[in-house]
Amino acid sequence: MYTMSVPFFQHIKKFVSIPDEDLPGILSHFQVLKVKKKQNLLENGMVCRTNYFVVKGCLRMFFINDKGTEQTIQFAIENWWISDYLAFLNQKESNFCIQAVETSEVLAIDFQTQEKLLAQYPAMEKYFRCVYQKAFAASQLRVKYMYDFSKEDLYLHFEKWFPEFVQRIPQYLVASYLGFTPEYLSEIRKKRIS
Amino acid sequence: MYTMSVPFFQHIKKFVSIPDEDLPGILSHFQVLKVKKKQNLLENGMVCRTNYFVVKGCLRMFFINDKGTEQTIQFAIENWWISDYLAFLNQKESNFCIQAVETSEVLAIDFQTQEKLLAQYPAMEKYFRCVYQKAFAASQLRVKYMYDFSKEDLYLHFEKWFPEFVQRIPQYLVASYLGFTPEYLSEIRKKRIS
DNA sequence: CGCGACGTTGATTTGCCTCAACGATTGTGG
DNA sequence: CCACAATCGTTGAGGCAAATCAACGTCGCG
Repeated sequence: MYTMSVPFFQHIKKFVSIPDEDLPGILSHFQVLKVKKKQNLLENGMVCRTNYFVVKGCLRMFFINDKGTEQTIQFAIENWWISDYLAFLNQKESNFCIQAVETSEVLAIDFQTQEKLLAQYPAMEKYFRCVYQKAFAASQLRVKYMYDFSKEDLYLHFEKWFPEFVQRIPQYLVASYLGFTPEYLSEIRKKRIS
Repeated sequence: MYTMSVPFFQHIKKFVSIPDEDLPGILSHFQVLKVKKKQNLLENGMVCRTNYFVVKGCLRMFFINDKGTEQTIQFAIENWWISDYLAFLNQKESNFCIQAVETSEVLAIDFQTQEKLLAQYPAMEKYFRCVYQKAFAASQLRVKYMYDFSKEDLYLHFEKWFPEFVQRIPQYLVASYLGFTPEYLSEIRKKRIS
């Protein structure tokens, strides 16, 4: 329980300086979870009560479109936060599912507890400000890529920047994240080999 | 100068409670700008030094793709913040331009000044945490729409939720924001009338 | 071993883009 | 206040990127 929270503390310290004696108090606000591959942390239609930090493994957030296919809109690997923030902020039902891509270890904090944590530790307020700022920055860049690149370029770019991730994750999930079909991904990979 | 900052104070008070006597001190960190239609606040290739809050009017952020056409990735109307946050956070060159869609009044704060402001007023740390959290939430939803909807549905949805905005803004900018061509937008509108 | 999940391949279809030309509207200087 | 240009919106023909659908190979796992 304590050793597995080390990556979280390191992540906090990348953004704010915080006395070591505060760390246990901070950690006490979280729940440690082990989730098995394919297990869901958030179900479509349920109130999104929880914000998750991935200590080890990989989660994804997806929804199911009218045609019944899953559309992944976000992955979270080590040191990333994930939640449906619109539903989380308003404590409303979510249209998304959050699912473990691999068996994972996560820290979970529900909305009210997070509010308490932030009120109690101003440094955590700053930490989350930095985390969300970075997340939004990444999101801006992503939207740019979606507009700038063809689907083929999207994949080549993704493969170039996250080669280990492409190994780790089944191809149909990569396709789902980049917004195209597994069949087309197959075609792209065939081209790239020759 | 003072009266035009009222909307900003109101916006702050929607997220945090803050004593009125702090407001002048906070405001002193900002520069008040009037920008004319089509005037640029950030130029492609320049270091992104500034974060902008729109008091009145409308800004947009765009880039120019390989084919030389402008791709709008964000609008900011009254009470929205806008910047290229990746470039802003790292104080690096931006690939974007920020331009006034309408003649506008904005509050501007550069990176170092914002850091000072946040250090001095913990309430502002919370304020920006909320602002970025909301921005990221909106961005998640936007990515969902981009995956979920056809271009036609994107427009109909946009028109339904922001009818006044569609009136206010030239159509080719709406098309550029939604990721398709003015010609295709024309086709969509023709269909909708019949 | 046999089943289900995953990846590949090819034929066909389609949503949307490209390009070019033409109205409509706006704004601006004489 | 008008003339002219520039900007913006529309229309249509043709083309391409990527989806759809169906079938088949392959691998891991119970």
